Amino acid sequence: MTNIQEIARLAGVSTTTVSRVINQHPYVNEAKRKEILKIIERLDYVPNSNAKSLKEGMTRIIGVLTGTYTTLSTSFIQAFNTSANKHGFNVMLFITNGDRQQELIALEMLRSKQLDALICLFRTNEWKVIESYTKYGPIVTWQRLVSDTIPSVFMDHYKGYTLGLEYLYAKGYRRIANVFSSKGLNTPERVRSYHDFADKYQLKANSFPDFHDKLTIYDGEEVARWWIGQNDRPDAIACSNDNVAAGLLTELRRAGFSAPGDVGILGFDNTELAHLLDLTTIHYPANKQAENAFYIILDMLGQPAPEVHTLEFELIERKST
Amino acid sequence: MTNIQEIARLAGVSTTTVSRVINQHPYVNEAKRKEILKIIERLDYVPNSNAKSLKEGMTRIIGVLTGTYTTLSTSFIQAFNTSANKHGFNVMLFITNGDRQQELIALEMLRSKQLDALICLFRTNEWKVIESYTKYGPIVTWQRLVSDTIPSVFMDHYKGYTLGLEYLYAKGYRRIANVFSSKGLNTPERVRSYHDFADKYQLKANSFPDFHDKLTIYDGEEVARWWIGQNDRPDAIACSNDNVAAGLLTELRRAGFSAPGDVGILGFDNTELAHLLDLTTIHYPANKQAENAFYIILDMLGQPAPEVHTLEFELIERKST
DNA sequence: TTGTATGCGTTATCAT
DNA sequence: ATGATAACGCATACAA
Repeated sequence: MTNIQEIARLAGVSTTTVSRVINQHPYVNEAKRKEILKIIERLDYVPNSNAKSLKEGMTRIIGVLTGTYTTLSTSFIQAFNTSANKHGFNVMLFITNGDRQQELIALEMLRSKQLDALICLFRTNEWKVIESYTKYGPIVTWQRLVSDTIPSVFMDHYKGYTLGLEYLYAKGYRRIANVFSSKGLNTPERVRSYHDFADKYQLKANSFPDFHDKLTIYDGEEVARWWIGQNDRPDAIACSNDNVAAGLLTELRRAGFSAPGDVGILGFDNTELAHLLDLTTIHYPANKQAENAFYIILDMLGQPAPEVHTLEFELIERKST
Repeated sequence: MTNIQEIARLAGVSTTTVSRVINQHPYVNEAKRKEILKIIERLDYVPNSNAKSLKEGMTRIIGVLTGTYTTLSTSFIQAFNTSANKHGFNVMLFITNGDRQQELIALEMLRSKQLDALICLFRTNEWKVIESYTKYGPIVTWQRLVSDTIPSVFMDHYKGYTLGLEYLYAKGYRRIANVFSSKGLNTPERVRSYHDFADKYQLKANSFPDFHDKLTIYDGEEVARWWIGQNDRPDAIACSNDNVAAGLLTELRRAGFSAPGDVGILGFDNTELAHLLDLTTIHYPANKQAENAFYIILDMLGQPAPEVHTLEFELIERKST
């Protein structure tokens, strides 16, 4: 095992000097620095991370807790990862698949100092349980949560959904059907958004049944078949996400219909799929949220952190409306 | 920061005794043990992993390197994770999305002792690069690779595919079309398998074009539309995986056809989807391979390891043939 | 059955 | 500009 002492011995200097070279401290003789670097190179020496972690009191590893690896979480995770790397942190991914035990493993790693912080995209254990771990290190979430100890980079979907509905209204759509996603934290906000919207414009509410728990491409196809089967069809469909909108659009096309010719389709999230299929959608800045999450963690770790971004939903007009 | 010394001080014993209690060593007075445990509980003490890692020379973390998170890799990773946990190891997941740099991060963590070993489901850098890291710790792969330094838990797809073809033949199918997956390492073996099979039974080769790069449900649907459009249809289709078979089956059904009534469909992998849709398929024991991968690593780490499983493809007959 | 002393590999303080 | 030395928190060889 080649360690810093061996390098020091070979270079005829003290470990301090070697450490200085490694960590780019000033005040080290240029000739010695060159020599030391050469020996490091020759022996293929790398500082032992564990020793460093022990000494520094941190591992520079941040855990990311998620349930599944979906399109949206992917872009969040990637952006988070990029930010973290830029600041010398690495990311440890935990895909729990809803397993409480798996989630606890990550939490325990925070407790035992193997992780400096945790970002929670999804949780299985009660918030109370997760909150009880905040004393061991920063925990930040992407979910809707108001907590003193767990900051959230959540965005209010009421605003985002309203943005979409107002756009549809402006385009002349009046008979709008809603496809909602799972009974999570955002759906109630979207439901409320639609109700307020319908009130505001005196639209006949409940002319169509609300869809719920629709989130996959297949769900979108199902909605398409429903639409086809109606006598009195909606003139626009606001979808829970781009997947649903994509399934809806392609299934309608298979049946010989078109959008926006026969019906307007609005996606949500602005994923690659929306781009691919030219779906009008609401841009949900997951990557910026991820950066914010990292900045918040950085700040909580007492490190200098950039200012967080202000986040805005944005309507991306394409060709499905 | 509550450490082992504080516990020792409070209990009026030495750190050695506390350490013994924590690590369940014998020879410690029962009364003291109880008392120490009580104090540990009260102070909410956890041993610092970094100190332990430094002392023991290992972190008990194994990295899993993958490109994307797909159905098949999921079952591998989960099985690997379970095995690892059972032996006191944790798993750090790296989803590279084909980014060389991301892969190097994992490799470097092995070098700097943050990882005890690496399991490589997918690689982006050249094997030569990856091989150069084997001197820092065990690296095991799931891909086809013959190497002195990187053991593989790969299974020969020639055998698996032949198993399926022979089964189709026995069931009376003579006009078999092949749907292959990406130009990876297994496809050539499958192609070879079909050629040998066709030779053996004097089947007219190339009566149908081989499909390539088909691996999603959508690809399967595309194959269905092709099949429907043919005058002279194959009587069976051997699919690259269960996804394709599923897309094929459901799209045929939408068009009013059935399997095995109109055509036999054979999947591959035996995933949940095959179960769900009653697809005849080839069981590919990814979970056993994962356990083997872990056992090999355990052995390479000089720890006592169970015997590896012998792996066999298995034909799962359901209702699509 | 228990304690003392040492080392794992670093970084940082304080002299020089 | 450089080096001795003391931590960081733990496990263990050895002594008692």
